[in-house]
Amino acid sequence: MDKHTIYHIAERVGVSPSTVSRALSGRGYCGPKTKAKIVAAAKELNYAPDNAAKMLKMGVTNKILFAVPDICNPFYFDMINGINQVLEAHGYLMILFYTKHSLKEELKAIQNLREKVADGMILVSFNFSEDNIGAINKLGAPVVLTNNYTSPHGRDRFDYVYVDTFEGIRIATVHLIEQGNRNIAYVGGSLSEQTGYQRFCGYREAMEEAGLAVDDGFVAESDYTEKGGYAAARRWLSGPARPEAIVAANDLMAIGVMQACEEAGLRIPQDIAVVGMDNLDIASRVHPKLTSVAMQQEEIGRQAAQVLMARLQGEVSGQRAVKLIPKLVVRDSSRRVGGGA
Amino acid sequence: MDKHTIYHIAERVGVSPSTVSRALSGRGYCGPKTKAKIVAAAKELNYAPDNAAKMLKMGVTNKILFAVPDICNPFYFDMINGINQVLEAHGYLMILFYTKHSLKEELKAIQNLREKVADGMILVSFNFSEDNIGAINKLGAPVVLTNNYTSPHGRDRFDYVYVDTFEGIRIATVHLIEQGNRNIAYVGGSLSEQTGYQRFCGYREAMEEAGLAVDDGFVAESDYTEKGGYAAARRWLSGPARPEAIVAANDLMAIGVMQACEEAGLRIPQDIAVVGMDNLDIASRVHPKLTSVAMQQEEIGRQAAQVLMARLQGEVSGQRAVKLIPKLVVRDSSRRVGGGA
DNA sequence: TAATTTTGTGGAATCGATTGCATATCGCCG
DNA sequence: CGGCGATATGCAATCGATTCCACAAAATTA
Repeated sequence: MDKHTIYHIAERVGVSPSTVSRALSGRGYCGPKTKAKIVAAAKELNYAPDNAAKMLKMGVTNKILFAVPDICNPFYFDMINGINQVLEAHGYLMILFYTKHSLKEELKAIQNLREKVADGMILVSFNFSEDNIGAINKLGAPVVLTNNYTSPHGRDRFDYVYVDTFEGIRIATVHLIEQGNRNIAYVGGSLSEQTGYQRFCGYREAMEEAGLAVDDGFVAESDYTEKGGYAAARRWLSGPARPEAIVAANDLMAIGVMQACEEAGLRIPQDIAVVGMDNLDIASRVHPKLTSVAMQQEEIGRQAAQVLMARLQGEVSGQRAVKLIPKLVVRDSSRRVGGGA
Repeated sequence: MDKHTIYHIAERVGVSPSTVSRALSGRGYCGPKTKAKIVAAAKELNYAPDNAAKMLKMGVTNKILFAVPDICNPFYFDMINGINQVLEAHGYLMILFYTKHSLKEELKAIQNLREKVADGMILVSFNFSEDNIGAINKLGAPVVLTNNYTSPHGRDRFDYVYVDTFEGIRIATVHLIEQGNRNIAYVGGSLSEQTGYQRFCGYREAMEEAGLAVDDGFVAESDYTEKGGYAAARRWLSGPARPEAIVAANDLMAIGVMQACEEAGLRIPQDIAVVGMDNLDIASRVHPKLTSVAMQQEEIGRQAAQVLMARLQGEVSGQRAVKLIPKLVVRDSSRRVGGGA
């Protein structure tokens, strides 16, 4: 309603705009009585400093961009939460940017940084190429990835905070093996995406270490959705030999897998065991409760934000990489009942 | 890396900054050959316009604030999605602001608008008072509420898009009554909050219309969390007379209620029926599947954003109120099995 | 060819807050 | 009572893009 500037206040109090600025921003000298009058006038006029002007002059936005592939995935909400905790403590705002798993959208996010819409970015991406990595490296603003990535040439200008997904899938698979399963299928994301490939490798490593063969027919490239998991499992269950257990690279797919099993009349875990990854809320709510791997999403968010804040305050020099260890949460979907002994 | 302005481009091409601005922004005259040279130079210098400068001069941020009480609640994911669809089409960015159900935080969000951090706001709030409503009404920027609220004095300066929660709880209760239940308990939010009260009224209306008494002992004020629902149900189930059915004002509480029932050894819906509201993903995943009321979250988000965009383009004059009708989704938790006839 | 329009470009002010430098006022000491 | 340092304040430039106005050059018409 009232659009007042420091000039209006200055005029009203009878001082110069510079003095008003010093009084209100707290920077620089200002006599106590003058300051009191200025503060009073500001309150009276209902003054609010113009963000754009401040940004322009100071060269800082106090905002960060959080670029995420998929808003619908509950996985990211814990991350948002973690990020937000840190940002709040530092007086930063979060701009939420939805990249839809598309490189083009990621480049748009980067472009926003170039235009100084935000001071830095936390990026969740699944596919790295010279296109996005190159653009990030050319950026003046700091970027934190939530993946483990080192470009071929090294010398990257971003930090990363990530959970070891390789390890996550590995321990999930080892768990199934320890439960006595041998024919274990794996449904993951695209193998041509880095993270998709890493997860698969976790599965393969666990299998090979146990001396089990990886059957190509039991490896599905899917899309991290419930539907995708469902489709993959259906194919296996209707085939000649069905697996004893299925590792899904995330919980949503695991739930799809469980549904397919149920429809096929298979009991979990008696007839077939299932594990997922991410440990979403729903993992403990589905029936039977789903064994999953906790990815510490909130912690990732927190640490990523912390690294970013440190970087913005110039406290970091080299590249910083933080690796978090995932934790297996065993529930009903994978426990061999009455077995062993 | 490269911090170039229109002045650098101007110098390089040998024209004035004004011409560069015209060429790149597309506004105003600019000769085709000059324009080509300018565009080429801009590309060469890797030029990106400074957002802050643009904001300052144009008086527009191309951002909107989405203030939400609770990031963890899956309910809002879909709203974010809906909002985002519209914003994207209009070239706007979303700043996500987490109010933690606190008035103080809401006022902070409003303060951000006063400082022109964003052009407008979509606000999800549970409690309205002169403090927040007054501040909103004093605002120059448009605000859309996702609740039905009219202040006592009328003449409000905001729009609202909402789902009729009264109606939602009413049809849920009517459904339980139609299934033959008479002793129906209700667990909702605080009755001193507007939306909490409205929901309760929906329950009361349905009961009274059916000639059923509302027993104060069967009405619980809780907090929309799973824990809260659990606690309320436990009290009832351990009491002398237990209800035949329970209406929960949202799905999270309903899930808590179901858990309490299960622990008490009651079968759902044979021994006790449960309905929730919001129709979250998990409603169809819990066991038994939860009857719920679909609140069209995504549609709320979309419409709210649309109203806001229209308002920002000056296309709206009076106050605009959009009311969406909720829909009952009947699942296993409330179906009387083998009854009636 | 002179007169008149059209088209293209430069000059300079502007948005609102910040800040280095210069200046003014005061207190205090010798 | 002159002068020195400390404290307070004003001046004016600055951040980078936009845009009104004026003017010049080119195209049109008489």
